[in-house]
Amino acid sequence: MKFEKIQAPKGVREYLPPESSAFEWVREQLIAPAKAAGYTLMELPVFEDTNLFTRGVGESTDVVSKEMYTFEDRGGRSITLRPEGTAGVMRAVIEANLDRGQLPVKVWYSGQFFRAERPQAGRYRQFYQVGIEAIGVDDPALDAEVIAIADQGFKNLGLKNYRLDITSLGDAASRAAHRVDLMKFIGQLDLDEATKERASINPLRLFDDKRPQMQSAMAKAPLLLDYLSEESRANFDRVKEYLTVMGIAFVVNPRMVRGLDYYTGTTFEFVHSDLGAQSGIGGGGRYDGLMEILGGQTLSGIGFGLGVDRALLAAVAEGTVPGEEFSSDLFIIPLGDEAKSSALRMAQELRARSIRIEIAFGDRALKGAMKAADKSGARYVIVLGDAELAAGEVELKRMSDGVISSVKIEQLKSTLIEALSLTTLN
RNA sequence: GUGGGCGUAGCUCAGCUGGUAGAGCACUCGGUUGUGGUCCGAGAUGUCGCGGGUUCGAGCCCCGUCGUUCACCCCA
Repeated sequence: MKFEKIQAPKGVREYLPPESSAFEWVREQLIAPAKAAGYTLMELPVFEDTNLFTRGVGESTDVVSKEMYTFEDRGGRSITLRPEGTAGVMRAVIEANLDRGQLPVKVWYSGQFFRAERPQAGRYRQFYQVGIEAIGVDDPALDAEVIAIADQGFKNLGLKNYRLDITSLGDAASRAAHRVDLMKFIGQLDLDEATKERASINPLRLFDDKRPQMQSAMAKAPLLLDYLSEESRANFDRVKEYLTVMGIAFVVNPRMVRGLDYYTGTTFEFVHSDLGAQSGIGGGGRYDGLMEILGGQTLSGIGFGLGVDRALLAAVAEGTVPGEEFSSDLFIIPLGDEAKSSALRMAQELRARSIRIEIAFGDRALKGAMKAADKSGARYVIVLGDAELAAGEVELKRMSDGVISSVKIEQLKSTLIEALSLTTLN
C-alpha cells in the first residue's frame, strides 16, 4: 500500500533547519529595538471577525476586495485570517479598554499573516511580520521614534542597501483639497476601465502603478505634499527634523502610496535594492480615524509592520546572516542498555546546570556516533560502556585537538564546568 | 486573475540530432576488537511530476494536467 505524499499548501514559506535559525535571528533583531523602547508584547488571534478588516482596512483596498482568506465558522460567523496587524491590535485595545490608561499605549506583535495572492519572490500567502503600535498621542517626536525603531531593526541585521521613503498624507482638509485637483487631472487622461475604476475608489493609487505609460502620465499630476495645510506641513517638518537629529537617512517621496486606507499624516516605507520586484521590507504610518471607525475613542495612532521573510532575504542577499552557533558542550555515546540509562541520568543532572548535552541514540557503530558528535559541534565527548561504568571513570575527549583525559564520573560535572568556563574565557 | 521559465537520486545538477539514466555532495558500512575531522575502498537510493499521444523505441517531441518559480495587478 503506497500513500500519496501531501504537500504544503500553495504559497506558504516554511523555515526548516538549518535556515530556521536565521529566521529566528532576523525576527529577534527586528523586534529588539521596540522592546528596548518600552513596547510590550500583544499576542493576538490569527483569525478575526471579517468586519474588522472590511471596516478597518477599507473595502476599496485590494487586500480586502480580493486577497482575504475568509470562511464561515461552525456558528455561521464570517471569519478572516488576518491580512495585516494593526486592525487586530486596535480591536484588542478597544475591547480591553487599554486606551483608558496611560497613553500612548505601546505594544509590539509578531506572527503570521495571510493574503491569497499569486506567490512570487518575497511574496507568500502566509508571511511573517513584526510590528509595533503607539496609540493615543499625536506628536511628531513619536512619529520619528517609531520610524527610528524600525530603522534600528534593519541596522541590527547589518543591512545597508535599503532606503527609507517618507511622506505625509496630511489632514482631512489637505487630502480633500488635493483630491479635487487630482481627480480633475486624472479625468484628462486616457485610461483603461480597470484603472478608471481604481482611480474612482482612490485616485492616489495611480501613483503606484508600475507600468511605464502610467508613470509618465502621472509625472505631472498634482502632489498631495503641495496641498498640505499649514499645520500638517509644520508637523511633517518636525518629523524630518527629528529624524535628522537622530542621524536617520530618509528620502521624501511625494509619490509614495500605501496600500491600506487607514493611513493619514506621516507615512513611510523601507525599500531594499537587492530583492527583485517585491522590494518593500517594511512600512507604516499614522492613522487618525481607525480607532473611531472600529468603535473606540477618537484617538490617533502610529505603527509599522516589518516583513520578516523579506528582511531575511535581504540579509541573505547582503551576506549578513551569522553562521549556525549552537554546539553542545558534551556529547555522550552510550554503549548498551545500562549505559543508556546512565547517560540519561547524567544528562539530566548536567542539563540542570545549563550544560548542553547531546546523546547518541540508536545503537550505531562507534565510528558513526563519533562522526555525529563531530557534526554536532560538541566541545567534549565521552564514550560510556561497561568498562567505564565498572571503573567509575570515563575518558573525556576534547574535540578541538583530540586530547583525552581520564575523569572520575562523580567529578565529571565539576571538571566540565571548569573546562567550559575556561574555554569561554579564551 | 494574466503572462513567461522550470519539474531527472536526500541536495545541486548533467543527459548530444529521440536508442530502455549519470556526476558531485550527503548517507551507510569497512580499512582502525571501543574514539571524529583528511585519505582509500565498497554499498544503497530514481514510477525521469502525473496522464495521454506520436514512434520499432520517449527523460528528450506533441497535448493536457498538477506543482514550482519569476513577472504584471498589488503588497510585507
